[in-house]
Amino acid sequence: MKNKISIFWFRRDLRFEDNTGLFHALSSGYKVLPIFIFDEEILSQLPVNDARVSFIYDTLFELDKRLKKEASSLLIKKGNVIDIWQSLLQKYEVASVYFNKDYEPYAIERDLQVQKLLKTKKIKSFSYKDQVIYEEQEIVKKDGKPYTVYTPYKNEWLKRYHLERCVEKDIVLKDRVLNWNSIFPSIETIGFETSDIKVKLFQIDDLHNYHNVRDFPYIDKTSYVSPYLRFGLISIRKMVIHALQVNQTFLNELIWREFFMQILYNFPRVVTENFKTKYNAIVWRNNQDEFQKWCKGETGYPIVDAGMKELNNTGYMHNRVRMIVASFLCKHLLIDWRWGEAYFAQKLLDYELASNNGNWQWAASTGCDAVPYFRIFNPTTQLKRFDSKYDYVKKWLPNLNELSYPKPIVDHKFARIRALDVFKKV
DNA sequence: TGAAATGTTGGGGCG
DNA sequence: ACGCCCCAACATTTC
Repeated sequence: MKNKISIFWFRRDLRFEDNTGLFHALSSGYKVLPIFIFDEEILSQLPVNDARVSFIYDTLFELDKRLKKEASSLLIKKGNVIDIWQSLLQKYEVASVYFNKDYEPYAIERDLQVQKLLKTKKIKSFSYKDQVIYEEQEIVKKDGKPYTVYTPYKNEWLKRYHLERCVEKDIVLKDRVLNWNSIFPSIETIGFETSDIKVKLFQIDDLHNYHNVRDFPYIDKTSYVSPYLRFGLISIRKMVIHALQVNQTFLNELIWREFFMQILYNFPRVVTENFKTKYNAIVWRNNQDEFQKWCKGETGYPIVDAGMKELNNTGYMHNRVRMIVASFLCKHLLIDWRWGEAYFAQKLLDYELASNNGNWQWAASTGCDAVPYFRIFNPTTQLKRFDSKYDYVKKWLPNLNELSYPKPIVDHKFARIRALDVFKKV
């Protein structure tokens, strides 16, 4: 007779501290088997040296190390998620399954399939809100519909938060994880190799001046917290408590994250479509050659080129520069925001569907609460204003001082008028 | 979480 | 002293 266990399924919540689903699993009364599944569907779309897979791998290794102190370990699988669950249920006598919710359309569908399978085997499954403070339709307008404008959403979010306060949950592993041992797989067995591009350590102890420094890419005061939030190494509840104490502007950025998550949840069509359907009529130029130049950072506009070089070399790009390169692609080159979104999705260490999509549609003026179409960034003015001493651009463009720096691939004044024309027409 | 075009004002040079 | 022009600085409107 096998002993009954509970399973906790780690996904994008790679931590022991303040983890809602894990907390409940450990309170289930059964020993808990912690698992992680490398989803073949997702992995198959990534290059073998993907930096995020490396980051996840390293993080799992650390989690496993911690579990080994409790005479336990992390079960790691790779393959089709449903197949893996089927084999798990054959091997173990499972009482209940716990995991934290994911709001992306693909994940919602995948999790539904898993829950269906568990139900046919009469196994209870429990899913929890963990990656946001307010999920799905917790924050809606008086008429019950989701907010599509940021500021009123933020006001309601803050009102709710101050009323409710979100508590953290203390995790106790001892004697509650399954007593077993496994060998941690090498990254090669997962089909990957270690990436040269690394996630930087986050810096959140010095954010009191965030609102004054955040717009200047040469000032290295970025929190670098986004990849940690993306994969759940840090709990959002902890981050919000910290932000409340330290800096309102930083908190606003965390609320933007939740704003776009609820937009994605309530309007999943934004994944492939303009939020504002009237812009479906836009005829993007979609010039392949110009797109390649943008990707490589060869547009002839230093601030655009430096941003793309930073992205290509490090997997990061400063937020101010993200807005500039996005505006340039959509407005100056008139290339479909989906092309830019897909490129960022490949390269960004903090890539997250909801935020990436929301911010690209913002820049392209096709999104909810987007920048008005006639607000077109001037890459020269932006450089003067936010990197007047050329510290940032010089870091990424060593040839900048030479007279041979390439000429802009498109004249600003010309491109601006062309974009206004195209957008005005629809 | 713009930028350019257009309008207004006021000081200084100068006949 | 006065009107006129120029233009910078600022404000408003427009895209």
